[in-house]
Amino acid sequence: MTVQIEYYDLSFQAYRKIKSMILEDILPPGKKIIQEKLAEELGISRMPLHKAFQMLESEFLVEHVPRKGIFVKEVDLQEIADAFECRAAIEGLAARKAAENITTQEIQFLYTLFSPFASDPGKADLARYQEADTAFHNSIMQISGNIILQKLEILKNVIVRTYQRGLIRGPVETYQEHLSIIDALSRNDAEKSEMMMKEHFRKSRDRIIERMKKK
Amino acid sequence: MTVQIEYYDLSFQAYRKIKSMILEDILPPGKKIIQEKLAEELGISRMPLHKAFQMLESEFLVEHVPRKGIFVKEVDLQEIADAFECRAAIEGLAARKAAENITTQEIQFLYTLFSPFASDPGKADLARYQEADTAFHNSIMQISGNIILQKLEILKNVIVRTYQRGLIRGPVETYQEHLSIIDALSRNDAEKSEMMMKEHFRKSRDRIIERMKKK
DNA sequence: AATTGTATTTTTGTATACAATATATAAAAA
DNA sequence: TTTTTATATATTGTATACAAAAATACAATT
Repeated sequence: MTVQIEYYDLSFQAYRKIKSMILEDILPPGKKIIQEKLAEELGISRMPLHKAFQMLESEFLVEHVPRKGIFVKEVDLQEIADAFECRAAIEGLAARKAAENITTQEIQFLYTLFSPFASDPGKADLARYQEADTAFHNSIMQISGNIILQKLEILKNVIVRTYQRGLIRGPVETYQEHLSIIDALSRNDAEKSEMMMKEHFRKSRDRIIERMKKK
Repeated sequence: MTVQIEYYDLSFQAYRKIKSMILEDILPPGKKIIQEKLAEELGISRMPLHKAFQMLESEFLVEHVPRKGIFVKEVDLQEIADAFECRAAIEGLAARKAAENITTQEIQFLYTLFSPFASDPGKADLARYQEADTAFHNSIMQISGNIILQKLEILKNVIVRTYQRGLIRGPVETYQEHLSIIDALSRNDAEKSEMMMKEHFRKSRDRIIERMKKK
């Protein structure tokens, strides 16, 4: 067995750093990113940044306007609603495939993710719950066994951004849904797993749509 | 009304050029791309290439191995099968949404795409048929109205690559399927549109799986 | 003949440099 | 004052330059 030494170039390191800066709102939506300044802050030159920004653009986190600059993407409710619709389709598929392959260890792991919130979902630390949520969905993508699903990074960020803005349903509503999905997975019920996962996203999407109508 | 002058930086132009070179097999799978050489061929420096390669990587067309180089992605049948599975989900959604929004002009346009092949699909020019196929699927993504679907570039290339390698079902089989989907769309039958689109991809996927078993 | 070690050449990854364009500021005209 | 024009400054996009790593060629050793 060989131990793989992972090497990351500066572009990739910059990508991860900037991504977290965006998701933590250190770089707020709409803000123009001045490359020179950011490069200096990160202690690198502007060259590796170019590639990093391209990665972020393909994940819809920044927007490149030629000759104007790079801007942190605004949170557009319509776009988020559409992203949820896509995720419903994609993760519905993931859940279906996962139901066919899942092992007892994996089921156990999924339960573990949410066990800290079992006693009183209403009192859950939102940041931790969001982490669990992200891990839950990523895991199901992994378990699905579909290579492409595992690599589809694009849509994930949207969720995180909605979370931060309190745009979305909290633990009180979703805790039980998560458990029900795990339950369906553990019974290898592909149909039901898919259906529940889709419903899970559909509900969140409806919530966004409501918000849009109010304003 | 202002006329928008579109500006494309060299990265983007290089991206398009290299993409077509890969899809036309001028850069064959597995080949290492020597940046210096390619830059010279394109008459630009290596800098804009970096960003271009990043775009191509996020579309699964090239692979970047740190400190080794950029390689044209090998055609991996499992990956292609998985991509088809994803497309079934995504375009199924697109078809459903499209069925709700489609206009008579759009329906007309879709029919026009395939009319050149009506008399005898068996005699169709494969390259032209593939173009029509691509346009068909892209159009449905557009018509769906979902912003994210419209921008999801990632999975499309996989199809083109399978076409070239004769990996996939030809006009004789698919011509009628396309017409049936348009028919369902024109009747605004969302359920049926989705179902038929999914079936369309499922059949192609099954064909790939068969190939895999043979070898 | 196969393997190891070393020198040479390529090639990559990043920094710096420079030209083109956009933005901001100040001066002139309405 | 407001608007327009001219000038200065800042920022982007690309080319060139250079250092570090990898590939290659080839000699020395087993």
